[in-house]
Amino acid sequence: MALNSLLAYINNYVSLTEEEERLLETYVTKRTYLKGQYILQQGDICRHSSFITKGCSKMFVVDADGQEHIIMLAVEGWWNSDIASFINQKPADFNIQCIEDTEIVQFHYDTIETVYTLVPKLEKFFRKILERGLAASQKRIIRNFTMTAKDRYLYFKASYPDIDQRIPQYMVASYLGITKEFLSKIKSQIAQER
Amino acid sequence: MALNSLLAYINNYVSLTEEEERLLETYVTKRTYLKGQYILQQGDICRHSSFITKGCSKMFVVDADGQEHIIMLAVEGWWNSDIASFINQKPADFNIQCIEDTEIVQFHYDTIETVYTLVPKLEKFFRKILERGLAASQKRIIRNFTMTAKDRYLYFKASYPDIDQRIPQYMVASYLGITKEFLSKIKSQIAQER
DNA sequence: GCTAAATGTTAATCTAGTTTAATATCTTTT
DNA sequence: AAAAGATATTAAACTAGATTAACATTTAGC
Repeated sequence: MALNSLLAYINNYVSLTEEEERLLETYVTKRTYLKGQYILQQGDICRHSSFITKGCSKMFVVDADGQEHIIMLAVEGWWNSDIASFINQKPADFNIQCIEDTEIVQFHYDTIETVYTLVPKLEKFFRKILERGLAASQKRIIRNFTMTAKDRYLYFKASYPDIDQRIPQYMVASYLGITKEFLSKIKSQIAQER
Repeated sequence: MALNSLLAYINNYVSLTEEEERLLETYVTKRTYLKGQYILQQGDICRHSSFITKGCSKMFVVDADGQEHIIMLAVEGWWNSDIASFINQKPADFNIQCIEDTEIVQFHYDTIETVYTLVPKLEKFFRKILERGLAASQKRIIRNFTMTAKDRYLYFKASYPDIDQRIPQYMVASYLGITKEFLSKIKSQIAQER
């Protein structure tokens, strides 16, 4: 069940007592979305920090030309939120939309500091996953600078084989920062090399 | 003096008591580096999380072709560390080198968890700056996808006018993910537009 | 099972940014 | 103040990836 997978995830980083788990339960809410629904829309204020327990989402911006650019693809065990919007309670730059029917467990902005006070281990937990997130984000910037589109695609496939199967190619292309046509070309190149 | 600027910075995010400040002091060390010296070298394990109190540094990788790619330029009031190396105590992918004579105040990996325990506000502090760091890193990925090199340069100049003045153009180019020749072209284009 | 919509492919043309190489300028050392 | 090293500019040739457009295939709704 949804809450348990969140607890199991948190317990990989810190060890919550039974009591702390009970307390935490009272501060999170479960929500479900259908494929296509938005967890967050550009311009709205991001009120929640959401943990995906089932399904798949994309976080993206729409640029001046109406083109979609995906910064993040998330499946079970990933976090979803426009952090800048969440921490400043300012309108979001990013959209978060479900690619499959999706179930999330969420913390609300208004109570999250209370949760940190009641269960300081959760502040440690978020500190740790933010460290990992920032390290990963920096490495992604470097990959985008140093690797060709083809190598980035191969890296993506190897790193996230599960995500690669579940979402359409044109979203993978957007995540990689290239056009769907060019990804198609890359794929046929790779196929010929065999 | 160095320590005071760190304390002032931390107090922007959390409010330390006199006693907490005293305690913190016993866990940080000051170091100075000359221009050109390395705070961290690729392959070494990152043992410290460093706050710059004076000077300027670059964080970069050297790719297979021997080319340098800068992920981060840091001046007074910025943090420096290869986070992945620091949290996992594994060899660093990144180098951190001083561009000017530089003074830092640093936390050591071996005692930082102790500091968090003694002064939980510091865990909150790091959680907050990591949130900001991750938000900024994600926005940079999007800028790299959506903006032309010229617009990224103008954005950089506007956002970090102080850094722009202090470091050579070829490092700005590397930070922007373009060649120094192309940045030179962009600059002459901009000059002609006036 | 049919139709429409969504997704994917191919190929020609185009362009932002790279590469190479030569020259210029600025900074530091002696 | 000369020489050497570091930094910056310019321009020609080149390439990774974008754009456009036509067509193919797969998926979902009825």
